[in-house]
Amino acid sequence: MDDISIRVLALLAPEGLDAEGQGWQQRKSVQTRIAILEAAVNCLRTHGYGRTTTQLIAEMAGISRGAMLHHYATKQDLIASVIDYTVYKRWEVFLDGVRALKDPARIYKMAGIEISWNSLQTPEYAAYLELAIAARTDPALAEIFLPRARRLDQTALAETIRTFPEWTHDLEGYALAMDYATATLAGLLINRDIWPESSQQVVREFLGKTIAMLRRGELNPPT
Amino acid sequence: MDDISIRVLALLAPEGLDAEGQGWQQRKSVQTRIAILEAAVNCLRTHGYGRTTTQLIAEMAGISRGAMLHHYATKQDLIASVIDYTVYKRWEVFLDGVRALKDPARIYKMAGIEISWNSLQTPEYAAYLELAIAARTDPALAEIFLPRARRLDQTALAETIRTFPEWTHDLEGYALAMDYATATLAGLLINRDIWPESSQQVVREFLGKTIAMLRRGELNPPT
DNA sequence: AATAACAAACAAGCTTGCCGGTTTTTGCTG
DNA sequence: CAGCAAAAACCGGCAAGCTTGTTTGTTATT
Repeated sequence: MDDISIRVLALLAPEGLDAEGQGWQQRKSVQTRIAILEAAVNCLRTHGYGRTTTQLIAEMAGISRGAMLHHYATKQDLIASVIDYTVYKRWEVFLDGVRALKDPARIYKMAGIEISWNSLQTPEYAAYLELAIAARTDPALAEIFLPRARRLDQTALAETIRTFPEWTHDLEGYALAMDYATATLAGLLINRDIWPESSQQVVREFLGKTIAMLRRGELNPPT
Repeated sequence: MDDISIRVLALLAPEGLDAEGQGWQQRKSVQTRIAILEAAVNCLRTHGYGRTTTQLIAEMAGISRGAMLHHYATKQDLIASVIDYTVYKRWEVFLDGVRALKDPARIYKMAGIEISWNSLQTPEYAAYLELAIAARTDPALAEIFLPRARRLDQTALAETIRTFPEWTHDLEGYALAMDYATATLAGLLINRDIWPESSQQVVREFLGKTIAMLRRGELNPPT
């Protein structure tokens, strides 16, 4: 992995999940926590936030509920960790996708959109989306979600731009492209079961064209 | 209201909510049902689907829970009516907005997007969005939501195009423009608390330019 | 008198947080 | 290096609070 990707991921990395040079018990603990987080992610994406219970997470993680509450004393503690974990995973997938494209002209054509689309189709982003949506109407969740989400969003934006040399000197344009693509793709994710797949594909292709034109500066028509 | 709007709304109109030429008891019943539906909408948009309880709806409607269950025997019955009601209200706002623009050149500039944006900012659409999202992970809700949503979405698309003469002979283009705008704006609605308002506005303006270019056929660049 | 609208109370099922108890690992000490 | 106490990981059960659907009862309309 290149230096930039490492730095970005280091800034986004969740705490308490690195077991380097620790004893066996510590490693076991980290292993269990990751199992819990994975279970929470799967629970969120398949059952939604409202139906995600501590009982279900514990079952999917393969441990007792009492054991889980030892690692995460309250549901809020667990959710807070899930937020960091999902954001980290999303950008890991994104940077992996970018890195896989050696061609400097990678952002032309649909490349950028496909990578974004892939990073938004992960189980982790599905879980993040459930939390983001639930936070809009759940004050208790919003209290722990919004500060983290805003900070992580800003960090990811400021750092991932480094992997796109062609955007480096146009932060505003990059932010617009990112927000625009993320918003449209998130909208597609919400309507995935309502709209025909063919329609969704057309929207994605059109979005790709739009972003490509935006990058080439061809989209400032007469207002 | 013009003939086209009337016809579209007639196709989308919910059942059991017209008290024309009925007795007093019937009118009272419809009045109460509407109060319940409004309460459900407010409950959904402020507390989300997961925390929307029959108790809370009844309180917000100003009646007892027992009285509410007389009109809607089960929660599913109520939600089914809420779906029809919210879709109807959304397109009513949309068509009102279109009708208010006498200028034939109304779809130029930002007009179309602003109307869509307004129709998506209503409390009713917020409630609809909550249901759409919850249906993705709640099989019981999906069973009553998806068939209705798909049918209503198709109906609305096929009918609202009549109000845009310039689109009449390009259903595919109109469908793309609608889906594209709806997806992007829905994505904005989800991230409204995470992204700065300024960023959201930039995205909306850019979306307006994109749709306008799409309509003028200026957006088929080299792939 | 029959029906509709409305109200209140009840039982069953979940979910959360907390508590006591058990097993395994760690680290200190003689 | 053997032994032992402390700590960590883990398990099962409990009470309190909600939510849903049902049931029984009261008032008003047809």
